[in-house]
Amino acid sequence: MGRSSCYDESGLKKGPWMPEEDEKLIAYIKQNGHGSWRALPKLAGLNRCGKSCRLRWTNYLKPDIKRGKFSQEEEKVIINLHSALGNKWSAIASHLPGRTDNEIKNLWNTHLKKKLLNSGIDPVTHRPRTDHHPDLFANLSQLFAVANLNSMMMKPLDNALRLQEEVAQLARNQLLQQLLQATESSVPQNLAADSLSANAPILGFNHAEYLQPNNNHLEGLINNPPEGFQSHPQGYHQSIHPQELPSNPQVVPNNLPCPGLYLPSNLANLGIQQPSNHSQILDNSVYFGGLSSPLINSEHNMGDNNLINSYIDPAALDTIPPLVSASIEMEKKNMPINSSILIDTWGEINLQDDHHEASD
DNA sequence: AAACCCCTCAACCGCCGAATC
DNA sequence: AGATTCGGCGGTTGAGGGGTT
Repeated sequence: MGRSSCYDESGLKKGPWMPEEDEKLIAYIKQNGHGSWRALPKLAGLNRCGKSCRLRWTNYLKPDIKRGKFSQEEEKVIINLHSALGNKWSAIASHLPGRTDNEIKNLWNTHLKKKLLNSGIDPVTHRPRTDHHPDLFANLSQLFAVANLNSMMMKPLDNALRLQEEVAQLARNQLLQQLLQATESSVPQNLAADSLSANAPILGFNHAEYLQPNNNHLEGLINNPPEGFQSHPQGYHQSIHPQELPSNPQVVPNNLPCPGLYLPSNLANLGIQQPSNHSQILDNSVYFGGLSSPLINSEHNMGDNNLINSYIDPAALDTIPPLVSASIEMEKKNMPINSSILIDTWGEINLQDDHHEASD
């Protein structure tokens, strides 16, 4: 037996609020606070149920509510937070001062969802809509978005940081596993093994251990790169000796598109190709190698400006080609789908993103 | 000018978990 | 410990406005 809705109570007014009702509610709350919402309507002289009053106040009348169009930055934040939190509108709203969960929910359902869909991105998973390619980088949009929480959630509080740390840890684990899976699946096993073992002394670590998923060495490598990988403000970039360059000019070792994420050159030899314009591919706010650093080190607190950084510019979504098409084209040509395809497409997103911002 | 369609967004609804009795 | 109350959340609805035919 369910309790009857407050809206069912006979005689209580429903529907749009009249200005006089608003005035009564504002006046009462200003003077007394809302107290018990259930008791409020009677005390305030309103013929409404308490729930209706609460909703009207929190979604419309509260003085600190920011009304009007959402900015590009706010849309970015919403997309990023949604990728990590899902339909937790109140949680998302808590990161957008002056915005209500209802407003954000409406924006999502009316605008952002469509934008993502039109761009070939699944608004639920935030992954490119490549149903049949469990590809390495198909998951990266989600992971990058999660990583972006590092910068976005610095101001909000301890519980947010704890959540962030958990999500970041999960993202790291997934990325590492996917790197390994991609490595193993993209080349013949013996070639992979040969390549890895041949390069092992140069890189200074044991690839047998490297190939174990969830191996702590992987995280250690990300946070403390081996010899040959130089520290860089935005991550790690390998210094490559000429003799290490591959003969195949299309295969460029390392220099992964992600600032902060590096791969040993032998992974590049295994078929991970460098995308064009790799240094611009991803936003600088994306830190994989240093994923935990901004969390721990307050120096990395970049303030609200970092809210602007995200993996997708909503405006660019209006113009970018569907992500899925690249994979389909490659399939038509009987070419293997590898990670660089999606990265290249991401490059387009971000290039257009840059173009968009430049033209603003 | 009218009919139709689409979009937006305020408000409703039902459920859930926490607090209180 | 169980029942009840309350506040909050996410999903859904529908009135109204604007655009198109």
